[in-house]
Amino acid sequence: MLNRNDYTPLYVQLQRIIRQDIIRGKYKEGDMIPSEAQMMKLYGVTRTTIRKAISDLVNEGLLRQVQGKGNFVCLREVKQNIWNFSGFTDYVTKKNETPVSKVLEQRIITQDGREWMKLVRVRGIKNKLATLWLTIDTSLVPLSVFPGIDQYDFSRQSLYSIMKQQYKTVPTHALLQIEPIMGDKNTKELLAYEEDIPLLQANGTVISEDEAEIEQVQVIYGPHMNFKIVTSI
Amino acid sequence: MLNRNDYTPLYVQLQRIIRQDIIRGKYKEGDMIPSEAQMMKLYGVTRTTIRKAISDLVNEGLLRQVQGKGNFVCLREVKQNIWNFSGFTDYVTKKNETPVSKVLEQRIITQDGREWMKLVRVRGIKNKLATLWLTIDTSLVPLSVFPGIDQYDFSRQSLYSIMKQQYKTVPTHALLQIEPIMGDKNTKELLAYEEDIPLLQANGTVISEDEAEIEQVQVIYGPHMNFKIVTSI
DNA sequence: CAGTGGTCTAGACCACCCT
DNA sequence: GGGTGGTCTAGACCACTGT
Repeated sequence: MLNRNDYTPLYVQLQRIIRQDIIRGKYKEGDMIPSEAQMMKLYGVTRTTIRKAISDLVNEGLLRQVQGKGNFVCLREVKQNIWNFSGFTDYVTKKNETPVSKVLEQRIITQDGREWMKLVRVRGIKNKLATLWLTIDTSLVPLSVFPGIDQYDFSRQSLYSIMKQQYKTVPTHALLQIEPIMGDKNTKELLAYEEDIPLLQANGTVISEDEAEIEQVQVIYGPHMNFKIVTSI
Repeated sequence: MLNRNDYTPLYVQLQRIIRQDIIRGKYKEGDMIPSEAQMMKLYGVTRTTIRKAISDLVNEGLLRQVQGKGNFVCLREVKQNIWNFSGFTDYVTKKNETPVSKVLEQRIITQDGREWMKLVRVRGIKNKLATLWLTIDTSLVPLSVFPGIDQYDFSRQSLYSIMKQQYKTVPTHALLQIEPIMGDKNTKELLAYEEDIPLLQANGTVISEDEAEIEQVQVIYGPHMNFKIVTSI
């Protein structure tokens, strides 16, 4: 129970209770914890206080909130923010190679009540003798922001160059999440490798100067990619 | 200004305004942004809404809150969070957790004709009931730059705090390479997981202000780590 | 002292999910 | 429809910081 004479803020006391219940196994991975309304009655505090406690636990990665359903235990994810990340963009140009793209899929889909162009490409570099496929790139581009963008041929022109030239929109930020994955059979064929080795995958959102979401992107980096990061602390 | 007819939540609109002001340089590193009371008048919303907007920006690492003084732009703090360099210890402490380190190996080796302290640690966070192991860190520290550093007990003090306090040397840059790996049996035991899932590994060099190489490091990130990246293109 | 952020109350209406 | 979280209002009192 909460102690109102304690100097410790109520929401901190509440956090400790919830955290301990999770660690002790009262609520297990994927379980729903009591609803905010229930906790209001149970602990005799307002919803604001409950939500402050929960909000911090979400940031810790211990809980996940789902609208209309509830708050759930989520025993993974410790988050880190990273700046100054330079990835594939510079990679090819720095190597003085010719970038190539093969379009695997390009069509309009509806998702979350919005229309998007879905674009799946294999991207790589080419020299006289061979083509080295490096990444599989899946993009969702909102048609509301880029009407008619599905008419372009993205095996010949890059997505960002079209956005810049035809729509005067420039990507300025990206929110990405990196995780290691095992490629499936299809991935192995596209990126031309055989071994059972793990790959890197980045998922995220690309944002323009005026904070519009201009692309949802998933990139699978093949075994020939090196991820170099230069960073200032 | 805020648009009350927009379906976008007011606090999100507010975040965008503040973020843009920071990015565009209206508020610079270390500046105080307008006080919450001022913003209430300025935007005609309650303090709760203001604080929700600010709270998220704090979690993004863009602002820092100081009681009794104000809310300040904080681009430096974000950069400190890069891949644990500059400190796992700082990072974890900020999250109100207790960092723990277990030293697996600490000895002097000779490599490339130089003497190094080799330090292998498992690192994690601890609360009363459980310890969550997050990373396996292997560091090579040149004895020529840090003579006698092998005498310290790194299960009790962090490597960077010793470098800072005893040797007046601060890490400022890192050159890193990220790759996915499969953990071996030993890795699974140390990071306490069972499944055959791929992990992330970072290899690199940490460099001080005067461009001296102060550490060669390899970090294996366990399945509980989740990487979020915020980047400017 | 006045100004700042930190905590908390007691409501309200909405969007979403499931049945 | 009834339950859930998401957003927002209009206050209150406190702790901390400076002058």
